[in-house]
Amino acid sequence: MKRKLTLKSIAKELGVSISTVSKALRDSPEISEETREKIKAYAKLYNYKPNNIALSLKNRKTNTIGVIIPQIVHHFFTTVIQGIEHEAREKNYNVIICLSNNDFDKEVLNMELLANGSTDGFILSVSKETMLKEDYHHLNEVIEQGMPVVMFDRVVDGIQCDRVLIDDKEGAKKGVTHMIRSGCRKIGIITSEDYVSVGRLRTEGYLDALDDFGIEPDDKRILKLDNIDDLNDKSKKRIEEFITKNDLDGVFTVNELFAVHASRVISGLGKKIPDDISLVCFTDGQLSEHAVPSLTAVSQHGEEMGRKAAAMLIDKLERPEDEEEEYSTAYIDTSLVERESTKEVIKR
Amino acid sequence: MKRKLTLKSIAKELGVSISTVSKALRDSPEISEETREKIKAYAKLYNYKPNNIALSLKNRKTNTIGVIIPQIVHHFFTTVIQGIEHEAREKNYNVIICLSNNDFDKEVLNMELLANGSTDGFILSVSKETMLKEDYHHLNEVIEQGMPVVMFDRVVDGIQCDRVLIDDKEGAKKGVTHMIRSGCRKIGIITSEDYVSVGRLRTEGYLDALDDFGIEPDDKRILKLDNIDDLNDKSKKRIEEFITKNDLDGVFTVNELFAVHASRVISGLGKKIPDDISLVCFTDGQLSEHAVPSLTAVSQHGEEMGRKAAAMLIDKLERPEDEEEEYSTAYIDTSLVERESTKEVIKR
DNA sequence: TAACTGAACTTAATCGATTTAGTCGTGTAA
DNA sequence: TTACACGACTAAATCGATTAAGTTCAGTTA
Repeated sequence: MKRKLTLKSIAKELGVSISTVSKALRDSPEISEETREKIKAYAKLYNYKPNNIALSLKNRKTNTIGVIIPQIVHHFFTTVIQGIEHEAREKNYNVIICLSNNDFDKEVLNMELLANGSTDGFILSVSKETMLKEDYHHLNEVIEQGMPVVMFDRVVDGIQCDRVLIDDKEGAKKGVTHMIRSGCRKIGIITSEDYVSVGRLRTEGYLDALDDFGIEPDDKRILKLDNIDDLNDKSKKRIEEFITKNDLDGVFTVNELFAVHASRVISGLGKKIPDDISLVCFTDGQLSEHAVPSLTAVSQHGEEMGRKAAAMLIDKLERPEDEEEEYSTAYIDTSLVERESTKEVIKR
Repeated sequence: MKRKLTLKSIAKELGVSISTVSKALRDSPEISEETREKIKAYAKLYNYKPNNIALSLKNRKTNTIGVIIPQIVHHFFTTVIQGIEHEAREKNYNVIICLSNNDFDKEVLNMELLANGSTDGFILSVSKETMLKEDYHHLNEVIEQGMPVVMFDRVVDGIQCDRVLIDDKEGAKKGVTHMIRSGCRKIGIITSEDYVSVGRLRTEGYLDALDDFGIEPDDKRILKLDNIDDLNDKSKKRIEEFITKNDLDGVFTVNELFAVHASRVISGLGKKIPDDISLVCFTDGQLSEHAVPSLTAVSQHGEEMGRKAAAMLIDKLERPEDEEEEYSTAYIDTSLVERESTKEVIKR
């Protein structure tokens, strides 16, 4: 087993002091040309790389971003991470990803862990449990210690940090408006309970779209499920009931899973998509693209969101200390990806 | 901004030496009961947490596992990560995830980066480019430095490390055998070129199953695409051609995407799944579960794979230095998840 | 020739923790 | 009274790097 080179071992080998080696490698003019060349040649030959841990300790800077997300088995988060990765890599930062599994305690634990020297700042999407508990002491703590935080997607108010949000309301409005323009009038929505911010906002967008066209909203056409992240049996049942008992010509859902199940139920009733019922969902992922029929979807541009979040964090990290703190919220635009589950817009 | 507590600041505040504080917090009998209590109370009150970076430097141990994967936007890798995370968390290790994006240079860069003190060992699935290049110097280098490596899923030979593999051959055989038992005789396979090990092995399993039942293999019924990770237009075309021009009563694919597209093509030809053509794919993910018809799939148990990989790595990390090095390969069993795309097995 | 300059190094402090090797005063035994 | 043991600490080395503050010696200048 070959032991890693250190400044010390190089110094010993070449008969100079540690600081001479350090300075030579950093091209200090204090060191003579001759010595510098000799040391650099040796370092190169044996592939010397400084120890990151020692550098972090010395510089009190890790050049690492901590990302905390509720779950990774979720296409949207995955694309966000990809965006964070790309931006970070370009700006010479590393990324550490931790999963909270939608568990409050784990979120706190992960943050504490990473906050003890492992990262310079955080990008996070709070877990469902945290939103329910409304306990944000862990966020406030790291912020007080001077670590900047950027929240994305699932954000909460009253925290001193930057935010990156999907324009959920506008996105939902786009999707529903498209259905209305293509002739739908009796549109239902499958959404989540209001405490999940994205669910609430998308519901608002839905209502906005109806309002724009003078369509009266109807509570019976709004289904609020309590789990937005997966599709359990209870949710399946409620979707079946919702679609079977309502007289609808369009359904908007806040995620792909709800849409895929709705699609199945609709087909099972012998109805045609989009001729009898149109279907639009939020989140453009694998399922929307490959389902049969493929689903018209509101694309969230997760990658862009990740890039933006990382850019905002790095910006804060590299801002001179004396500069005034200012927090902003960035919105990432959505776009509608038209596929087989909706009809053409009626032109006048 | 509240500055983080350090041993030094506590020592100063309480008028004792740094080492007294350290010892008191670690319950050393060298320190009097009285002093110990006082220090611990203070530390607790102000929520002292030791700095991980300093600990890592001192202990030459980071308690962190580096995970390098080709891409994260892939359900299988995602489940593996989840498994790694769970196992690591239980054994008090952290996980750093880096993406290689199937790019050789990035894989090398990431490894070098993490190897410089950030992690104690690696879990990785090599990128496609690395397999093509057959250049494994970066792996050998970290191994020589004494960092254990565990490879999973996409492994290469001739490296001193543990491996965790899906039993790809057996899995494919299971899937194809199921089709044969349900009455199929003219079974095609959509797979990858042989340099991707998983593609090659799954093709072997397919051939094995045919052989078991005395069915003559036919090269025309084997389609080898060059990209196994996504479904591009060229692949789509070739799948369409393959299914249209062949007379098949069953199709086995090495991933979900190929299957979903095959399903679409089959339906487009007016044929019924599974009555006219059965469909089975490798990898049990979101698409198999939610497609219409839902797909019978060979489940890879990614989470279990991740757990096993992490367990093997941690085992190596915690093994006493003098113990002899031994490398082993673990196989994770697959299981067949029967859904709507296959017929019942014919009982005799 | 004494004082000064500057090139080329080395020493030592520092980051935050752990740990081995002292130190110091008190109490006990010879 | 002296030596020794022991309890309760402190000092200092260490991990691997950086860097401000010396040091050393040859060469220049008044």
